[in-house]
Parts: sequence; structure tokens; C-alpha cells
Amino acid sequence: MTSAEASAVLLARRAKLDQLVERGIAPFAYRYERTHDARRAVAALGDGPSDAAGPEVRVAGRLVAWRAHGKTAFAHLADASGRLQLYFRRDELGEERFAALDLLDLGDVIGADGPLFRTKTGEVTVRVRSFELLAKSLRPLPFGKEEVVDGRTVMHSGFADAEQRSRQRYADLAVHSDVRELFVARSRMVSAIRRFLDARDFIEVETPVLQPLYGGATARPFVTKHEALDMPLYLRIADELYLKRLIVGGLERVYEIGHDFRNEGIDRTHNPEFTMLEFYQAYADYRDMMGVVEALLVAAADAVRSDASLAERVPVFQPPFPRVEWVPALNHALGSDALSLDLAALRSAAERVGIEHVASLSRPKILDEMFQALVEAQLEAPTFVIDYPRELSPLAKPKRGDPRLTERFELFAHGKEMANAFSELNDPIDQRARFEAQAALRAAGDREASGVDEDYLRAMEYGMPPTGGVGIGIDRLFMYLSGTAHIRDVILFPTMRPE
RNA sequence: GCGCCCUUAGCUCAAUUGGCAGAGCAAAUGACUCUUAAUCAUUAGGUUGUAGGUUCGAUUCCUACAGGGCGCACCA
Repeated sequence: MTSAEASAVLLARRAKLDQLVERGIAPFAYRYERTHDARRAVAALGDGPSDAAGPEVRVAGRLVAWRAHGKTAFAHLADASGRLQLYFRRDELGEERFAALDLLDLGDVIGADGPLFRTKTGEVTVRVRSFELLAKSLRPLPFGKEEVVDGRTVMHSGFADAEQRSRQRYADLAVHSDVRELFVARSRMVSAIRRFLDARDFIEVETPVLQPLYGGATARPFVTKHEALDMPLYLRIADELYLKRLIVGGLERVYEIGHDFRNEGIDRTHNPEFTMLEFYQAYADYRDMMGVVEALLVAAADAVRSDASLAERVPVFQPPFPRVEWVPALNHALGSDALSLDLAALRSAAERVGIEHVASLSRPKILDEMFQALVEAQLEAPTFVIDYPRELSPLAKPKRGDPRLTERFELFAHGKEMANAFSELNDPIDQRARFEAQAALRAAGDREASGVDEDYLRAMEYGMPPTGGVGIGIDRLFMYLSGTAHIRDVILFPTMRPE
């Protein structure tokens, strides 16, 4: 940053800062009393006359465009609601205040007051009577120029580098109103999901992020250490086992929205920390939960659709979604009965469909791989895949009528998993056997298999009601609903290497 | 982790077979009292990601490294 600090642009802004101080103008203010944001100011003039003075307003925001004309100047001020034009006149401001405009830069945060009027080209504008500098911008923002062509705003040049936009999200947001809108839409979606669950008598809870044992999913964890207790702790890979402890405790409908952490690769659909929604409903099974998920998705999509600029991209859901049974779907794609194959036959079948490193994979892993390759990737419209093999689902109840399977569904759309749900296993004897099978896989080298969680078993032994549970990846759901291709574009501060 | 591609001014991008590194925006100075990608004139801004190599000469060709992008693999 040495050369940047020496750059003429930064030096010029520092010089202006010094001059402001010399003239007794504080460059960083404490507050500003606003009467209108940009959108309300535009609405306040309504269809008012073009010349006559409209309502008085006090507005504040960032200077994003500047057009000086000698004894007048036009500027655009941007706030959270939009842009508003300012009109400065020397005869209105007086010599001294008008001269102070020379010390402003693009990016400065200012407040301005005066009457609204409409310019001869029709734009609602503040005829500035006085203005205050609220924060001097000492570093230029990479503003592009905006042009309105046929009613659409077109950006010219600007801030394009994907890495810098993620690293400096503050600058990305400051110069791209569409990025701000996208994150506002994400927030609205999450709020809508909370309202949806709250209205169904779910309560929102918080469970540990730091866990002595990790479980509830298959993934490599981040490991950390508690110094005072001198013990390892894991950042959670799922909320599941703690939320089900709460079901045992009589909190019959619970949900949590929070970050899970998985120590795996980063790509367009994976960030090491990501937002997960899990919810559990006592006395429900997985079929009940399919209906809840369908309704939740409709509510989430409606929330995203409320943003006008995203509306056309949001898929329209028409529940019920189709159900595809796991085993028949795989067998159909494979041309043989996958579950009845022995391990050797399964491995050669997997190799035929292009699975790599087959020899090092456990049996459930191979089944999972084959299903992903042959079936999941083909699922474009929202589809419930149901009734997974027992060995893939150590926390799900056996399927009524076919104990080789479990009562589990995953929702796929765009070839990606959107939700994962079970009729939750509530038999502690069966659960212990499943944990021990996992522990055996772990001992045999499967790094993602879990161990035995004795405390969780103790909870279940007290008696856990039948329960339906669902996990939904919030980032992916929002990507899908907003038509965003990269997960880093829906996470404000995605994980990155240090600069 | 593997493969391909990219890295030039604060930002967005050029540069012919290897031959003096350019433009627009932003910035500075000046002109301009309804502009809106304002306009006009002038000025400044660069160890071309880093380190080597080939060459009379490298932004250009080669090697290594760093960062990034895209695909594949793993995972949600």
C-alpha cells in the first residue's frame, strides 16, 4: 500500500482535509437530522410544478456524481433508498460556502437542506440552501458512471474485479446499488422464514457452535482448543443433535438459523462457514415435513420476489413437488439392484459410471457417489428424493415396511441439495447400533464418519417423541431463488486468503 | 488436490511478427448559472504481480513462485 499512500489522489484528499480544518469545517460530524430519504424526497414533490419551490427537505448520503458548471453545480447523493439530485448555486449559498464545494470529493458523506423543485428535464432536485460535510472520504471509491438508457440504468466501467469486490464488500456495496438490493432481499427471505416458522409455533433457539463432539452430518470439522479446560473443541458441522436434545426436553417445535463450519474445499457452491436452518417438530414424520418444506419454499420465494429487480428470476413453485424413490431411481439408472450387490460388485459398478478412487471408499460412500452422479445431478425442478438406504442415514428412522431403508428425504433443485430431512430416529438402542457402525467405518478410515455421542444417547434414553426434522442451506436456497451463480455473491464476507 | 486461463495507471480496458506502454473514467489547473456517462482546454499519474532466464532489445517468449478466475474432484 506504500505506492497507493503516496499516490496523488490520496495526497490531494488529505490536503483538502487540512484546508477544511483550517477553515473551521469539521470533516467528521456527529449527527445530521434528516427529514427525508431520497425516495421519500422524490415522492414528496409528487407532481409539483417545475419552477415553484416545493417542500423543504434535509437529506444525507454519499456524493456519487458531480457536475460543476462555474457558478452552479449538480451532484447526486446516494442513500439506502436511492439517488437524489442536488443543485448548488453560488447566489444561493454565498461566496464562502460555494467556494467550500471545491473541498468536496466523490465519496464524501454530506447533508444538505433546501426546497425541492423539478429541473427542466424533469428530475426532482434539492435546491441546496446549505450543506454540511458529515464524513470526508480520504480514499476514492471505484465509482462507475450510471447512464439511463430506455429507462434502464447502465453502469460504465466501475468495480469489476470479483476478488476485490468480495474482499472489500464495503466498497462493492457502496458503489453497486444492485448488490445492496441483493443482500436486502436475502435478509427479507430469512425474515420471511422466521415469520413462517414463528407462525407455526416454532421457537428460535441457540445451540453451541463450539462442541466437544461433532455430529449430525458427515464432514471434516474445524478444530480449536479451549485453553483453560485444556481440551479440543470442534466448530459445529450441524445443529441437529442439540436441537433434538431440546425435543427430548419438551420444546416441541424448535429452529435455529446459524453458521455451520466444514473444513472442505471452496468453490461456487461451498464456503467454509455457511448458514443453516434446521427445524424439528415433535409428533410429525418426514411426510408431514415435506408439506412444511413446500410451504416454506413458497413463502421464501414470495419474499425474494418482493424485490422488483429480482422478481422475474424467482422460480414459481407449484407444490406438491414430485417424489422420487432413492433405490428404484438408482437401480433404474444403473440397470441392476444396487443394494443387493456385494462390495466387490458395487465397486466395479461404481467404476463403470466414472467414480474415482473406488477402492478407498466405504460401501455407503460408493452408494452415495453413484446416486449423486446418476440421479441428483439431473434434478432441475424441485424434487423430493425419498427413502434413502439405512447405511447412508445414521440418524433417520427405518422405513415402515422396509427396514433396509430410512424415512428420509432430500429436496433437490438445479442439481443441488436444498433440504435434508428425516423421521428422526428416536429408538436409543437402534441409535447406539448406528453410532457403532459409524465408529467402525471411522476406524476403517472414513474421516467423515461420526463417533458415539453418549450424551445424545442418554438424552434419547429419557424418551424422545417421534419427530420430523429438516435442514435447509440458506445460502444455496437464496442462490437458487435469486438466480445467483456463486455462493460468494450471496455471502457478505466470504472466506478468503489473507491479502 | 489436478487441468486450463488471467494479473498493464486509483478504476475499466488497449498495445500488430519481440522494437519509444496508450485511452476513457477518477484526480489536478482553468472556462462555463438547468446538468445528468455534462462539455471544452491543459497537466500529472507506470520497476507491465514477484524472482530468474533467452535476446541487441521482453507487457509480448521460457521457468519458478504468489494471487485470482473457470472447470474437475470432495462436500451443503
